[in-house]
Parts: sequence; C-alpha cells; structure tokens
Amino acid sequence: MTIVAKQYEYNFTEIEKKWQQKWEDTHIYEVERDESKPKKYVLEMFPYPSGRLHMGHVRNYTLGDVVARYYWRLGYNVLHPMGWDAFGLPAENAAIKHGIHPKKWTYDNIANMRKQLKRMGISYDWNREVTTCDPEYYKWTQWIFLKLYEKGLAYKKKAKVNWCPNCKTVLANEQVVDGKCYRCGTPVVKKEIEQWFFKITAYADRLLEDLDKLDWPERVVVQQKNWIGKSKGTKVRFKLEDFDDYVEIFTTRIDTIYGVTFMAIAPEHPLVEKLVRGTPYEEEVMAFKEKVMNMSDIERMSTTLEREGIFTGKYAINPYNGERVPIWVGNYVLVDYGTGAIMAVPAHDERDYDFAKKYNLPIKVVIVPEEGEWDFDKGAYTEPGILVNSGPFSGMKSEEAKEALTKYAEEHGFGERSYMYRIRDWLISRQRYWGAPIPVVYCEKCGIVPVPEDQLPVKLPEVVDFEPKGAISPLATSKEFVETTCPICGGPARRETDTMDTFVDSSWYYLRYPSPHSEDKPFEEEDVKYWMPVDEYIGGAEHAVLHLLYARFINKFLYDIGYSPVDEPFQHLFTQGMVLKDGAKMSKSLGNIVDPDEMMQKYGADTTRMYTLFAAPPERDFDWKEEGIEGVFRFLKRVWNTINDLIDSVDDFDKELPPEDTWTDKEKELIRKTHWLIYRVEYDMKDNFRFNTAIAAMMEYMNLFQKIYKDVRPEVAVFGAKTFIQVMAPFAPHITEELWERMKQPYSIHMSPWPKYDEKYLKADTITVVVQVNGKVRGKLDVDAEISKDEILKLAKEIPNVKKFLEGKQIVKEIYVKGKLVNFVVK
RNA sequence: GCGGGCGUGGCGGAAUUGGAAGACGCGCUGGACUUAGAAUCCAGUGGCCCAAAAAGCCGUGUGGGUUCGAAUCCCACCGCCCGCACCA
Repeated sequence: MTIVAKQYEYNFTEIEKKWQQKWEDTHIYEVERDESKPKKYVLEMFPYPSGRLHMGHVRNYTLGDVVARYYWRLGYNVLHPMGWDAFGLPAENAAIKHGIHPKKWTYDNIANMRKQLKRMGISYDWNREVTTCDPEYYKWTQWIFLKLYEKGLAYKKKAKVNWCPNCKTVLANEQVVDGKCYRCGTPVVKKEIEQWFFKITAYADRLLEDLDKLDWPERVVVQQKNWIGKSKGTKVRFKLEDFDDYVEIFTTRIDTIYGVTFMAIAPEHPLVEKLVRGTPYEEEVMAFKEKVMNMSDIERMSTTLEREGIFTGKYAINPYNGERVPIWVGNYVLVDYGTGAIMAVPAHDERDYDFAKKYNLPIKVVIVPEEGEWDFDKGAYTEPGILVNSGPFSGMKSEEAKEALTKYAEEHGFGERSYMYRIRDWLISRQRYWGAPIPVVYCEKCGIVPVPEDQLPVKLPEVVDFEPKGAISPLATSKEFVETTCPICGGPARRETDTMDTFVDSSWYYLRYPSPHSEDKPFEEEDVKYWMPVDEYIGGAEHAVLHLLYARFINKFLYDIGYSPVDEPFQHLFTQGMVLKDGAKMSKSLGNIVDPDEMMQKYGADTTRMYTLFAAPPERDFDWKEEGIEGVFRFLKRVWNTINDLIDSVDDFDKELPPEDTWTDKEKELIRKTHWLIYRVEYDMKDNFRFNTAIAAMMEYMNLFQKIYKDVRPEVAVFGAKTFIQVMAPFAPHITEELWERMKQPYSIHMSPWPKYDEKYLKADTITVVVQVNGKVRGKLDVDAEISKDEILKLAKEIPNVKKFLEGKQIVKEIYVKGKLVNFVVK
C-alpha cells in the first residue's frame, strides 16, 4: 500500500489568478477566421446583466467551456464568444428606485459579471464581446426593423393586446403564461392600442417544417410545434337566411358536416350585432356578450368554465343538405382562432355535445365506428369512422370523405381546403425607455416614414423621465427626442416613442459575434459564411417558444434577403437542467441562494466547475449539496498531491515509454487504464455531454494511479499523469495548466493535441467470464480472451459450485457469449 | 383530457444499449496517524439468513408477458415532473 508521504499546498487562488492572467496576456482564446482549418461555433445563451452570476449561469457556461476547449484540442478553430442581453426592464426599475441611470446601472453590472466570468476561467474571446444596448449594436437591430418594414413584415395596427399593469407595457403572446406576465406573474389585461408587429406568421410553415432538420431536444421541438399549432381542414361558408351574407367556419372534421345541428359564433364576432339588431333577441344577446367580454383571460381560459350560450334568433343554411341551422353565440368559441365561428356537431364533438345537452339541441349521428357500437347517450363519438346519414357521402370512411367533401365545396364555390395556425404575429412595441427605439417617424403630410438607413442609429436620449406613464413610453417626455423633421418632405414630424421588445435584440446576436466590429454592415459575409451555423448552442429550456423561435424567424428572414448564409442558426441545441437548493429554485425570497463568488473563494473555480458537471447529467436538474462540492475538492487535492509527489521524483518528463515486451503487470495495467480513460471521456463527450460519467472515469483512474504509480517505472507514471491531466484540462483548466508546467511541458496544455487511445489496449488479454446455470450466476472464470467455446464450456463445468447445480440434471442448451458469460440451461 | 419524459441503495447517480445491478461521489461504520481534533490514508457498506464466513434466497414503482437470460423489449396499472389544453 502506497501512501502519499507529503502534502502539497493546493493554493488554488494563486494558481487560478496566475493562469487567467497568462491566458489573457498571451491571447490564447482569441480566434480569427481561417479557411484552412475546420471550425466550431460554440455558444451559450448570453445573460441579462443583472449584476451577479448565479449558479445556473455557472453551470451553463462551464458546459460550453468544456465543449469549446475540447474542440480546440481536436484541432478546430473555435469561436466561443460572450456578450450581454443588456436592454430591459430591471435597468429602468433600478433607475426609478435608486436614481441610477439605466446605462450606468447596466454597464456597472456588466463589468462585475465579466470579472466573475473571467474568474471562472472560461475560454471566451473577449475581443468579440457584444452588448445589445450599445448604439453600435442596436443600430443594426433598427436596421433589421427597417428591412422587415421594407418587405411588409413589420406593420402597425390597432389591436387588443396583452398589457401588464405591473411592468406597464404590452407583451407578446409568447410572453404571457397562464394569463400572467412571464416576468413578474401579474395577470395581464387586454388593452386596445396601436402597436408594431412582426409578421412571424408568414414564416409559420417554414418554422414548422425546418424543425425536422435540427438536432434539438424532442421536448423543445414539440413545444415549438404546439406553439405554431398548424391544423389542416376545410373552410365552409354557410349562407344566412335573412341576409345576403354568410358565416364562415373552419373545421378539421368536414366529414361530420351532415351532423351539424347548430352553429356557434364567438361573442366578439362582428356578425353578432348585425344578426340581432332590432330583434327581440338583441337585449339578451348583447348582455351575454358583455358578460363574457368582461371576464378576465384567466377566468375565460379556465377549463372548469361552463359552456354557455344564447340563441340569436337567426338561421344559416348548410350548403351540403340545405338544412336550416340555428345560430348561437357560445362562450367557448374563440374569436382569434380560425374564423371565430364553428359548425357544431354534437354527436361527434364533446364541447358541442355538452352544449347541445344543456340547451336541448338535437344530436344527429353521422359517423359510426368501423367496428363495434357506440352509445350516444353517454357522449360524443369523436374518432374517425364510417359516414351515415350523409347523403351521397354515406358509406365512405372519414379520411376519404374529408377529401370528397372538400372537393365538393371547392367545386360549388362555398368552401376550400385551408390551414389554421395558433401562432400570432409577434407584438414588438414596448412602452418603456431602456430598449432600441423603433426607427420610424410620423409626418403630418407623409404619414409613417421609416428613418433612412444612413441616419441610424436612432439614439436613446440620455435624459428622460423614467416613471412609466401608462400606455405612453417615457421617451414621449423628451421633447428633443420626439420632435424631428420628416426625412421625405423636411416638414415637422414626431418620432415613434415605443422601443423594441428585447427579444428582438437577442434574435440576431449570434450573427454579430463573427464580425463584432463591423461598422457599415451588421456582419461581414465572409465571416458568417465561415462561422455559421452555431454548432453547439447551450442554454435553458425556458426559451423554447421565446428566444429560440424568434431567433429562428429573424435568421430566416435575414437568409431570405441574402444576409445570413444559413436557414437555421442553431444546428445542435443542448438544454441544461436547473441548479436547485433544498429541492427548490434558488431565490432571494426563499433565502436558498448559493453564491458563485463564495464557492470560488472557498474551493476555487476548478472545483466549482467540476462539481456542477459531476453532480448530475447536464440536462437534468440537480440539488446543490455542500458535501458534494467537498467531495470534488478532495478529488482535486488528491490529484494535486499525487502528481506533485511524482513530479518531485522525476527529472526527465519527456522520456518515451519503455518497449512493450518489458512492461510489468502493473505497468501494463496502468497503460491500459490510461487508454481506457481517453476512450471513456471521448465517448461521454460525444454522447450528449455526459460529463458526470466522464469525471467519474477520471476519479476511477486516479484511484488506480495513486495505488500503483510508485510501483512502475517513472516514464510509465509520467505517461499516465500527463495523459490524465490532458484529459482533465477542459474540465479543470487551471490546476491542469499548473501541473503541465511543473512537468516542464510547453505552454499551453489547452492547445496541446487531445491524446489518442489505441484500440488494442482497450481489450484485456484475460477476461472474466460469468458462468450461469439457468440464468443464475454460479461461478466465474478468468480466462484468455481468445479462448474457444469448447474449452470454456469444459472449464465452466468443472467449477465445483457449477458442478453442484448441474448434478443430476440434463443440459438442454449451452450458451457462450464471447468474453461475457456462459449459461447452461438444465432440466 | 392530450403529448413527452422519468421511477434503481440512506442520498446524487452508473450499468458501453438484452448478458455479473448498484461504477463514481456523498453519507455512514471500523481502523491507522495524532495528547486530541481537523486534514489525510486504509478497509467495509443493497436487503434477508448466519456468531461469522462460504453457500443460498430476495431485490431496479406494481402486476403480467417475451427470452437461456430483462433495470433495459411488450401489455396493463400506480406515482412524479414538463409541455399543451374549449384550437373547432
């Protein structure tokens, strides 16, 4: 048993500082476009500069760093940049609360967080730092707006929009979760205001189809698919009985149209008023409409809300069979989906069924199951089946009937094939100060006039009254900002005072890193052509339908107008799990925050990094445990002591391994394990970043190394130690760099080639074969790897314990799985 | 309700994809070194049976199935997490 005699002081603070300085001085992580080398673009979602890094950031950026460092070692030219999603409400709130200017607040926070990231030893190319609130950046955010406007994809309209009374601004649909503001949780209310929108719906089909090209987590893909919510169906126009007008409906179940017994329209539908005006129904119907419209979104969206409705007194005609169909107003019909009106088929739709039961409307069966019976007293039959009572279409199967009925509608001009989407256009105006101004002016003569490109950026004025004013942006208080001249006629004009949603800023930042200093273009063609797409994008899954959808949209647009070289920006997406404490998300109010600075001070950056990787598989949530980080700290100290002890006893660190035929058993064991380690870590890197098991392999290796390094020749031990720290370098960059230097190796370990394993050392010459009888382990054999089946079966039968179980039985089958096990099946 | 994921020791988690369940770490127990502790090192650690060991039996949410062999595949059920949810 060998015990490390000496303890070496592991002064991580000094070591980490020393190397961070040297990396910076020698610019080793700075990268240039180089067509002669293969590239990798590794990107982590940039943070909002809140002022302090949290453990979620530490985990996120450590993951990215390991990947980036690994790719460097494989010989790639690696782009690994960092920046700041620097516009946003908290800066403005700080200004209101503490009287600090949002700009100062933001830049102070950035300075602190940049320091924290450097202290973590992340391999960023800081020359490429991008800050979205920098006029040199938002100039191009505004430019993108102008390009969208030019193509008719940015437009202004008066709309009922989501308003957060707490944040005092409007929100996009994606930013409303369960009827509440995604940021502060306040229930949103509807407000009718003129707002700017981006026409993301024009890209709905491509955003949907191209999901198949991406190497993304299923979960995120599914979320985007649901959000886009495409469904295939048929539009049908039902003529009104008393007017020269019609009700248009959308249905995915045109095969049930002979079963229509009423129609239901949304209370907000413009037809409602027209149908009942001046009739005895008017008063009641309008009262019902009021009642429904006064409900909050939360109430209205509630699944427990009872289906209610009211008859309008009017009828429409089913164009297929000429039947008169009563028109109702229903609270369950949504004005902003489909056409805001439905054909109701109680026999084959649960909602219509409930409604019909409640108001005693007829239930007409037009679909029966292909096999078996359906009891319509119990509920609607909503599955496909065979059509009955459907005129000439009776007897057809649902799928076939859908085609035939749609074709019929098209031929007779009262309907056609149609697709509906759940996704709405992206509302991008915000009534707040700290954002990129929308580059538009309003001229009395010329109307809406986009600011010419050569006048960008439209700069934010420094002095304004930040106090929110309701539906008016704080920018409106700045006379100097608002009052301008029209770029067309030169007459007096007013600037748009709303700013853009911060998700616009972050929808293209990955394109800026390749050319962060470009002055007359958002980015250079050769740069993005070389670097794009992002090969590895790492961040939280909470952005599934926010940032990740917006970024895909904006990139597609830039691709279409010839700027982005790729139609999808993020080839591979990795969504990491959260860091919890005591089973809950860390938060100030719960008082369960673990501070990264504190951890780095107590254990060092290497330990903190490795613990966040070791604690759990990276895609899973994990609970922060002080004992856990101590375990990793112990491991690094063990590495430090052992390798320093070796270093003390060796002079020449560059000696070749001795010839293979002279290797002792222990040397052979250590050399084999070394190859195994490289293989294991590579395997885990490739298999979805399984860094937890990669680190486990390093620990396993160290356990063996420590046991036998004194019993092997120095060159063998040095080979093992060098390989080990080379493999560990992407995970713990400082301690490995220090040990590398102490082994007199050329700077820097992080630019040294990744070690290679040799297959032949992965297989041992002797293997342990398990011997089973009827599937139960009864013995083991250590045998030569190349042993024949006959031989091993013979040996197996001689094991006393196996013999015991074979005695008096008849062997019906003998199984030998090469290198693994023998199984005797006996009776 | 629909869709997706998961369920393994006291805990976090392994199991190279159908072949020794529990790697690695934490925790715990015993020991060495120490006046003592911390640190470090060594040994042990799924349960049952046993004074102990060997041998044996049980064991991957539950019940069934396929297979020589199942944590892994199939069916049913239970529980947890995530997403969607009157979408016509």
